[in-house]
Amino acid sequence: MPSAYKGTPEEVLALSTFIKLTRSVNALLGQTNPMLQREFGLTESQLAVLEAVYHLGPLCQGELGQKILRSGSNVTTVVDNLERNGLVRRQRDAHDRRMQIVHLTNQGRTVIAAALPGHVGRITSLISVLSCEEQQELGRICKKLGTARAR
Amino acid sequence: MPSAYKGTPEEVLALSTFIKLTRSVNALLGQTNPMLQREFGLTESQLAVLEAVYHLGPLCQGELGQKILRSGSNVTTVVDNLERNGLVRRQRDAHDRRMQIVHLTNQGRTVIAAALPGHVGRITSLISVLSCEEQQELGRICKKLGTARAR
DNA sequence: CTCATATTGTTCGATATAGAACTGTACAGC
DNA sequence: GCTGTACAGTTCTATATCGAACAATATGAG
Repeated sequence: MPSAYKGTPEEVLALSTFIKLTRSVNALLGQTNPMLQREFGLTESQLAVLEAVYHLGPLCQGELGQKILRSGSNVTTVVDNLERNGLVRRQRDAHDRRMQIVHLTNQGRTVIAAALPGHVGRITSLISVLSCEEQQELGRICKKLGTARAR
Repeated sequence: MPSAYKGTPEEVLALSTFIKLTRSVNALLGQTNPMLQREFGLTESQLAVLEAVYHLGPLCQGELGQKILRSGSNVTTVVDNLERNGLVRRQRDAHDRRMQIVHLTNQGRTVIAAALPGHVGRITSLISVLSCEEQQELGRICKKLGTARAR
């Protein structure tokens, strides 16, 4: 995150924008993640896995990686920890034994159902320093930005 | 990162905005970080430390943590790795022996001077899918968002 | 059917990251 | 000069994260 870089006006604006963008995300996650950890003992990634399976039903690990935008090896680690904590279980697909289907346990369902409303409420509360119009504009710009590719 | 959550319209908008925001940052970092790693063997945090010392001069680790927004224990780790790789050296402050002043080595100065222009150029190139006005609006909104506090 | 290839997940090694407990140093008050 | 408190870093433990190498399984070509 460069800050005192001397470059063209174009670079100065882009860097300034980039820094504000990444800092705002860090600030938001810094408010939501420790809360998740304290109240439910969940990390952001663990929540993401539980939430995906909660809303979409049992998924194999590859699909989970797609949904939460993480590498396969990372999904293995996160699911390992969730399984150790009794929140999910793995089941080999009978038709394709390469696949590990990740299911919620009853305890996992209870935990995610308890954690989600507060988490969503907290995000909503934080984001609502912005007007609806600002949120929509932010969303539009971020979506455009998400398509950027290095030259 | 919830996605299929059923909540109030306010929550739906806030979550949608939040997801677009975090994904855009992930997308940008996913373009810049692997490049840094391949070309210069630097992680994002290592670059941040080198850049801070490059532009601000020798800093103690506490100040570094403030600049790059990381915990003290994390700064210790990152500086450990940079020191092992010969890019920085630690020097105890003579007047307050609690402090570790982090200096660039010649090699570190060479590396950061070589890495920065391309890195900045890459960020600029990515961000420039947005017009100047969009960048300014994004910066303004993110700055506002960065001040949000949980109720 | 057999073999080459592709796919899925795991393992390994490295780095990042945070909080808690700890060590060493400084400093203020007595 | 002691002593208690504050502060700077380190260590420890746990989790996340990636890429590369690997194992197991599936599948298509012949």
